[in-house]
Amino acid sequence: MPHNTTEINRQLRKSGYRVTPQRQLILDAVCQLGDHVTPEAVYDHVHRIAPTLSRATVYRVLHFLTEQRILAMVYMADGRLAYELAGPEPHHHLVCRSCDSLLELPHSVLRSFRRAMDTQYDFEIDVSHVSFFGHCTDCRDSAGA
Amino acid sequence: MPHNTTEINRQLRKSGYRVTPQRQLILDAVCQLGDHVTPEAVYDHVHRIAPTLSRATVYRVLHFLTEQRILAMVYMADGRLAYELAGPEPHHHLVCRSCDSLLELPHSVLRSFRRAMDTQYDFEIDVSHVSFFGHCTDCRDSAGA
DNA sequence: TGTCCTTCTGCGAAAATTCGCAATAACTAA
DNA sequence: TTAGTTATTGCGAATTTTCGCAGAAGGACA
Repeated sequence: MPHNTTEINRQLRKSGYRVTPQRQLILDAVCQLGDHVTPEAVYDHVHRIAPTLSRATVYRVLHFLTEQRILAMVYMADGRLAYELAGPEPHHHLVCRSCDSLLELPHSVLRSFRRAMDTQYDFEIDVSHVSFFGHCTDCRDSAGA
Repeated sequence: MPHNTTEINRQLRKSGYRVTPQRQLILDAVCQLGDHVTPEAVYDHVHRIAPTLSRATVYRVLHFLTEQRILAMVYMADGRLAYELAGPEPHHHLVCRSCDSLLELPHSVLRSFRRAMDTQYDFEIDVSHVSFFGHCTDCRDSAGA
């Protein structure tokens, strides 16, 4: 999934942040590595290109880009955190605890739920990304209990 | 929130697991410490009573009791993991990213959503506990963006 | 283009979490 | 009650993630 670098850079500068080679490398890495990328995978990838880029920077930049809504956090079945590019339209995941497969959900499935929380609890759900855990078609029968 | 020790112990033994003092101490600690307890808080608590009980055991037992559906994992606003006693009726949380407050949701709010995922995607959502992040009444106005 | 201000990075140490293995101790069955 | 089986613990090391601070460098402005 490609990203509009020029647009993102402009957005960052406008907010008073800086565009650094490290941030660009890390963002590129997440895009190239795919759908649910772990910090360690990002580090391995960028470290080959820029050997002095430190682990701390990887973690900091991933957090930072998430705050800027350029990336989104994804919880994996094992409870660990991964990241992916946050598209213009949010989407969500059904994560199978048995086979670790990811099923993408369109944002629309959460719309009415979100509206309900808004009116009933006056709580505004951040829907940049939500993961639900459970069992997929293939695993739900075999997984007893 | 108290727990029915006898019943839990019987359930564990029936499944071939053992009831150890460590497991009982850690379960007691989660109950006494309240709604969203971090591993570190559990360790501090049990360490006063049983100084040799190790951190590794705390983590392992928390995982174990979660697998047994005796505890439930709770994601905090900062992305860290906490635990709480899993009651007979699941409940869910609205977590405010600004003030870290927790709002409890009855299980019923997810019922129709769950049914929809089941029929539309043949995916069975595990609803022992779900956290939604966003902004509560008090914070949603002050938090710009 | 050069200077200045402040954000970012890199480093090393600290903290949090997981792992492997040998020793301990819970439970089962006699 | 005792002995045997094997799940569980504790320890220390490894791994993952965060922190604090001094130095590097992005970008605004002249």
